[in-house]
Amino acid sequence: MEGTAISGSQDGQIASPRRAPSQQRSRERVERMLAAASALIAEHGSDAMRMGEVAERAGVSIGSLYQFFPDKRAIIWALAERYTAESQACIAASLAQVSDAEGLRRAFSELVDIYYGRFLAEPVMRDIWSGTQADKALRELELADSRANAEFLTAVLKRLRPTADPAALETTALLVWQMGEATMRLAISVGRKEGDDLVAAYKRMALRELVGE
Amino acid sequence: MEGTAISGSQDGQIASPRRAPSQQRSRERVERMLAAASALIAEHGSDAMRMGEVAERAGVSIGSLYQFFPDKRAIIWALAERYTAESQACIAASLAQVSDAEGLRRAFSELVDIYYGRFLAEPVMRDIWSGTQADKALRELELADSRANAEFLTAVLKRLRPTADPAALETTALLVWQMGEATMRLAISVGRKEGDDLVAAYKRMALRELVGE
DNA sequence: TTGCAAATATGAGGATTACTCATGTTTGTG
DNA sequence: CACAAACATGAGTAATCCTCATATTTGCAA
Repeated sequence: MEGTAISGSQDGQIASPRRAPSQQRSRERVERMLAAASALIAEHGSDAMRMGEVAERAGVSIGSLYQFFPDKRAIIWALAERYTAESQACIAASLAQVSDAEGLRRAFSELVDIYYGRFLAEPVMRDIWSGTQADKALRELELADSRANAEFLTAVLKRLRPTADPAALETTALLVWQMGEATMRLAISVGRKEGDDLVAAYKRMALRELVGE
Repeated sequence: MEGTAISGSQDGQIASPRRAPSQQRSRERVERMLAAASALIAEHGSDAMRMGEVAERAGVSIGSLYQFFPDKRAIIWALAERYTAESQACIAASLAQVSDAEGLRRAFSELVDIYYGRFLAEPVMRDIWSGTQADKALRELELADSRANAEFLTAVLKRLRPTADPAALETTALLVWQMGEATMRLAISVGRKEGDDLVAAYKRMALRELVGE
């Protein structure tokens, strides 16, 4: 991933390709750009984020910004990509060691709590995943992320229920995962108490599906 | 609703208010504007819809367009509002007569099929609800719609399970509904076959939650 | 019928903002 | 040290949402 040009354009149309930073100096500048974007999104949302502001806050010119990111979406995409990579590592680690139903129960419950906590605490993640659906590249990233996470879950299910139809397990895992994300989005857009109730209800439903009664 | 000025702005900031069409002539023109917008969204998506094109295709000036819609979002919002009103009427009618578990099973299953069919067949609805999350007014409309639909479901559940905790039933209904929409969105963004499988799996899960084993 | 206020219609132009590109500077390397 | 490739710059371009001053039409009271 390091050294790869930043893409993330939509419509299948590849935006004019951009250089990947190869020197120490430019790598640091790219970091500053991402940090600036992140801060601005946290303050006013990605929609209100202005490219000029990102450049200014990062202490670079607007031209430098576009040297490494083909367009505005690509910056947001790059931030999203980091979040998913982080999450996936955490999820994989958490599910890898599960070997029985009770273990899955505990690991899953904990994962949901962590995810919910991040959604509540991280305004940038929240903003990006909220706007996800409007952007094709982000939608694809999210789908890929869901599939990857569901894959971890599928692996566990196959271990626990070796006789079940593998395709059905995959469908279940993907669905459970996607529903989790939908629940989170709903939960953070209603009051805190109702949100907590919804997440708790989701946990019950999902676990019933994953480990049975 | 008729005679109400078209709003639908976001950020809590009310965009400059617009006149509601009061004469026959202008009501027809507003219809043409909405039809034009709908056609353009069907062709290239709401993001690519240009206000100038809407006006041109409706055979009105750009100024007339803005006479009745405070901004671009308001047009999309107005279309979305029509869809939700239609759907709600259909859903309410379908669930109103349910009186036993088997009836719920049949009605719910049919509703899911209808919804899924509409998602697959209506590009405008699909586009608008895809982009929903990016726009606060639309997000609120969708939440209100979900709540209204969940309310119909809650009413049924209360009838079927009079001893259960009403608050829990409400949470369940809202969650089931929201998960349905999430499933639809996922289903239409993957291949047709996988989409069908996901919807079928959702139906099973939801019914298990709604009417038990 | 006529006079008039309110409603409706118009489109050139203001304002914003994502993005380009010609030009200049820095860095690593033979 | 020369030189190519990487990097940096910001004034300017293009696209598009939306405004507003002005003109026309409609409904209605006198």
